[in-house]
Amino acid sequence: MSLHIPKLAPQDCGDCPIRHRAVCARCETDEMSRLEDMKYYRSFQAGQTVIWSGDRMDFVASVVSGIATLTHTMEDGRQQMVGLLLPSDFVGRPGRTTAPYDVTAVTDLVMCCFRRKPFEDMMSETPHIAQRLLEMTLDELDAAREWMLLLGRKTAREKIASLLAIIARRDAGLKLRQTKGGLSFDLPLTREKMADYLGLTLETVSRQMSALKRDGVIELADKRRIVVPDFALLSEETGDDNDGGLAA
Amino acid sequence: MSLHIPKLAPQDCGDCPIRHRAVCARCETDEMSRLEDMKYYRSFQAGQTVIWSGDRMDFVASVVSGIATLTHTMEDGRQQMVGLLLPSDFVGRPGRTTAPYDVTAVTDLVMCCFRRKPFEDMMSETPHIAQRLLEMTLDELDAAREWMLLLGRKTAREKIASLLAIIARRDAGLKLRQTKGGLSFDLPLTREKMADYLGLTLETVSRQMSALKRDGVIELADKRRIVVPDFALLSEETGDDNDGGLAA
DNA sequence: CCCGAACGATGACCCGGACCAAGGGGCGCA
DNA sequence: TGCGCCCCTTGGTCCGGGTCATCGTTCGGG
Repeated sequence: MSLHIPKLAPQDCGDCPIRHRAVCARCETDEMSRLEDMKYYRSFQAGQTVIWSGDRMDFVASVVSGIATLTHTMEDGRQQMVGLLLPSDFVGRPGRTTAPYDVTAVTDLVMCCFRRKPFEDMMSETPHIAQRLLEMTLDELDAAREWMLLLGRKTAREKIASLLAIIARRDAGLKLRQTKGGLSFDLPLTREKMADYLGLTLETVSRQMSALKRDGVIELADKRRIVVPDFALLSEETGDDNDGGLAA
Repeated sequence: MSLHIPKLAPQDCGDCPIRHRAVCARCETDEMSRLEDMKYYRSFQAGQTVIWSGDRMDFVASVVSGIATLTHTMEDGRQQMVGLLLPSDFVGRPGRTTAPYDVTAVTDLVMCCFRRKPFEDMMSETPHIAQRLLEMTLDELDAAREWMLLLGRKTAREKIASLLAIIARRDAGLKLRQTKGGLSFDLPLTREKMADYLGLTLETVSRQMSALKRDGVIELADKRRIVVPDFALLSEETGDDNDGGLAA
């Protein structure tokens, strides 16, 4: 696995890689300096737990770099991932003191944290944070609903294809490399995490990955490195109607 | 099915049954009168489609009375319900012009609609609507995530028990009747809608309902009228850890 | 250099729930 | 009064994916 060493946290919001996508995106300079005063950074290693479900949580945070997951665990051990947190995504809920899910770092992770109280005060005094947070929450709700369709109605093969398409589409334009007509990317999740995400077992994930490879939909360079020779082909396997416009 | 005749729409927000739970909950009197000027009511009969996925949507709305569903439909006909709209719930998204899901009236339905443009203008000018909408959206996101656990990891029996518990809990304190130690309520959904909700087929729903009845967890008075002799018993069947506090 | 842990692939078996099909009760309507 | 439609139930069969088990590979540490 390609571990990123957690970079030194930026001190200046002006240099922050998520400055215009995170919860602070709409803030003016005076608001930014107020945020800057209350923020602090925390780093986590891949695999580390950020918060346990039920724990007291007296901060909210943005993911600066790395990937984290929100997971719901049942008494008997069954797990379902209910959220995938990427850079700029927000963790925590104003007004809530207890974490409802486990938050786990999948890769090395840097978070920009704000103590809850001052953050809430600021939210009620200036509109820009609440506005941006509303937008982001509505986006997450849309994603959650898309995911519900996947969990409730898609076959194992469609689920895998959908996940690969989502990651490929997200990576497009960023770290994604055009490999002579096709495209390739690193899978940030283990087979087990993929299973948690998709409501499957890791054996089924493994089998379906093999099947997609056998059928020429994907190629596996390195277990974690996926090559998609023809994105349209992958899109057809997702079961979605849209042909998954990768276009800008 | 107990059809409610759609009541005459209230004209005065002061008398509105959802006044302090809907998106307008926090508005002051001056804001209310501004909303009152832009609002209009629409009624739908049970079974009627409110909006088709992909349609242009130039209003947002609150459910005043009745129940509606948000449904995602795949090309090949597979359906997954992704939201259940109860009185005070909000439909539509500021800034979005196209409906992403089918909205269908399950019972007779009254909605309080606002034309999108003036509503958006008001949202950016006064904070109370956005604040309340953020709260409501965060609640819906929580519900969606709970639902993801249900869809991804619960058995058919647990799914049914969970749905019944949710409805019972919601009805508690309202129309719910304490029937000598137990409690009873009307099921607002057909077996088919329940299946859509739970990611099952209607046959499986029917069978599991029969099984729960056979095992004494529920009693069926009228196909749609559920009697729960012991709520704790039902809660145990949901697979959730919390014992489903029905208490206030 | 070897050992153990983490991750992944694959095979064998079984079961929960989908699929297909038939039948029954309630209700509106001619 | 009888017909047809809607909603629901129940039976039978089959298969997708869960469960259990084995084995291979890679990697880090003593």
